[in-house]
Amino acid sequence: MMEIQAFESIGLVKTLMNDPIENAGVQANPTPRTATLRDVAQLARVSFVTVSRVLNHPEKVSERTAKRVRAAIKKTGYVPNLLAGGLAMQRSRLVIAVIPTFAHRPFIGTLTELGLALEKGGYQLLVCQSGYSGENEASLVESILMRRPDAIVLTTPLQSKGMRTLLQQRRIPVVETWQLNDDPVDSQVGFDHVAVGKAMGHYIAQKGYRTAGLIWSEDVRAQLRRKGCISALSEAGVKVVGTEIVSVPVRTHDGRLACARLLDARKKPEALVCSIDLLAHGALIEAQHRQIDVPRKLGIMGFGDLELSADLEPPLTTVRVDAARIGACTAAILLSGFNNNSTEELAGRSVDVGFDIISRGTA
Amino acid sequence: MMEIQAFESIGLVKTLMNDPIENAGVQANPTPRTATLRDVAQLARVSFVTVSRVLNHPEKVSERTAKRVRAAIKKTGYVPNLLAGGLAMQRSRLVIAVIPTFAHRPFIGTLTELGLALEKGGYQLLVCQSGYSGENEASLVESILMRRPDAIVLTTPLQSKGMRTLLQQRRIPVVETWQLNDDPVDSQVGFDHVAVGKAMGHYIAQKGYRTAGLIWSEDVRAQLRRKGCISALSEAGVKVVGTEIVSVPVRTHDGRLACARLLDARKKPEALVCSIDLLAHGALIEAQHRQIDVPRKLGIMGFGDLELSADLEPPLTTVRVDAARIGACTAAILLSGFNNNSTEELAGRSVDVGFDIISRGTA
DNA sequence: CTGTTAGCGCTTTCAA
DNA sequence: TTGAAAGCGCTAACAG
Repeated sequence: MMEIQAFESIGLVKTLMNDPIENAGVQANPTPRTATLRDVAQLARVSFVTVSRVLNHPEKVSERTAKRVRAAIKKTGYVPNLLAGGLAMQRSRLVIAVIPTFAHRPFIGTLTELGLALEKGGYQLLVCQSGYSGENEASLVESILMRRPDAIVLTTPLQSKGMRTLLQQRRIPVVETWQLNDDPVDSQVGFDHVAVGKAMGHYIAQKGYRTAGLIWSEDVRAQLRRKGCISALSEAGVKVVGTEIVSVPVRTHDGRLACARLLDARKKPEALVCSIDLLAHGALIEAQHRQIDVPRKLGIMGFGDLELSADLEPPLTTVRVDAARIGACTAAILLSGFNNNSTEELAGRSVDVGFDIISRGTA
Repeated sequence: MMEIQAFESIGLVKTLMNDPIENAGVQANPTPRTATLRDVAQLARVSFVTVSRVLNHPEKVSERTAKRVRAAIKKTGYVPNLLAGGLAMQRSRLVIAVIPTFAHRPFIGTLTELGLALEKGGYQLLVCQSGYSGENEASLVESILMRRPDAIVLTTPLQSKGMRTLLQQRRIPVVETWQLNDDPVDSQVGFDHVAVGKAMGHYIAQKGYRTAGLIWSEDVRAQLRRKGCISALSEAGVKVVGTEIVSVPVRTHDGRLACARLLDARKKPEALVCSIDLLAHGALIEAQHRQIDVPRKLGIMGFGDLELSADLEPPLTTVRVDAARIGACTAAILLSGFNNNSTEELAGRSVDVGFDIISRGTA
């Protein structure tokens, strides 16, 4: 008696717990466990390899059986298990991208396009946030590697040399984006930040401004642009009368404050060159608040061409980088590498997407 | 001679190709294949299960062996394979979130926080872009299910009833965010859009504006807010003199154009109520361009409280929704569900994060 | 405390 | 054209 009760209750629990054992015997009420290849096979009265073939090599299966199998797939609601498939194939169909945070706007366009293009190619994009500090890079890399991604996309360079060589040893395709480096891990898609800075300095000088103030974010790449900017400015005889450095992540508000400080200094700049549109927008707000005539009395220039920038009044003069194209190129490199499955050395391609000065109303 | 050459070249190719076979024999030059549990075990002179235990149940291993194993792990650079582990454990440690696109700003804060919190709990976030159309939802869901995520987070409701029940059958934890629904798939974290709309209408009326123009995006949730807004407005005797509907994805520019049309109409509104800050910002730009005194001659109100909104001049009156908190709550629900591994029915919790009217300079 | 055994669900040889 | 067998790398019982 006791025993029977015990059995019954175990049976009940088993059903609720969705125990696979339940399916071992022939049951009237099939346990709603997620279907596997074997479930489909049983229904279609073929071996489970055949089902696998229908999915992966349909040409190797007779149309008659294939039809039966497809019907069974539909009926069972079978969805392949990529964990199992990936383990067997040593291929996860997963690309992992690393960004500082989702809130960092410039990379969004790249992610959007990258995700879309990869999806089209049968791959999925997993995005990791690294934060700005880059401190425990080792554990970040480990958590990435655990998933055995088929490729890794970096939007910000890895700080540690050790991690870089680790990735190279593992022979994982890596694309570093948003910059062009002398010593890339593997491939890279980006542009020359120093050249951008030079072009900005040039533009300001050519517009006739004789002094400039710099509102700049402190990250490494921005410093590259600043270097270029300063060199072009001094070359053209434009004097840098003040520089405000803003720590990342920068906000519009920082630009406004920096602008105020620069305008309140003894030597007022005729133009404000900003490391990024967000800051330029803040500067514009402050200038307008002070009723300063932009661009006549004060020129303002940014970088990045936010969607917003063209809609400001006056519209912001800036530098455009095709973020979406960076994503598209990255996807193209990756996908071509995946298909051409020669296990040769990695491609190691380098693509310069360039940039454009967008001359608008503020400078 | 020929033969030897051939052998050498094959050997070289093999090394380059990283052929697993190479490791079968005892080789002086270990092929740099990514290390497995077995490689570590061999080096530490224990069985591979012991290595697994050191990683997952360190308390079940003597400190002496554990030390040896950890040294071997370091030496081999072993990184666990989650595809294999996940397959064995039936648990991927993966949460998949669906968003329309990365470019959709409001959700960014949610993703950021969700990603961070999940990471802390040992899970990773994979983000899928669904687009706005929601057409081939079935294939989207299938590609999600293939990865066997431990949970799914939706930022936009699934259109198809079939997909909703499919998820329920699979017993996958699902959290729908950014709204509160009568018939949720499982859990939900959001707020009441109609209530938001009512609060907006109320605010405008209470500020003394007697007529209003609406600039509104056409998506479903925005329509809920509009409904609430209109009802509150009419209840308070404020007349809606014009409505501009903008299709998603909306841009600042759309707000500007809509504002212009409303201001050029015969019956000019005293206040502009916008479905979202982006549009309100556009409206503000147009108003300022026309030298209209905001908020005296024209009130402007938005929704969403973009980071930018507080920095505008005058700062934008809007409604704040704590996007980060939505992410945090979602993570909390998920993680608690993962830990409490009773295979009971799903939690099905509902969290209202509320909202706040942020009264600033534009209305 | 440690090793042995049996899968997780799938793909790829190799035979029939 | 189809099936049987082996194994991808790992974890969870179960023995010793």
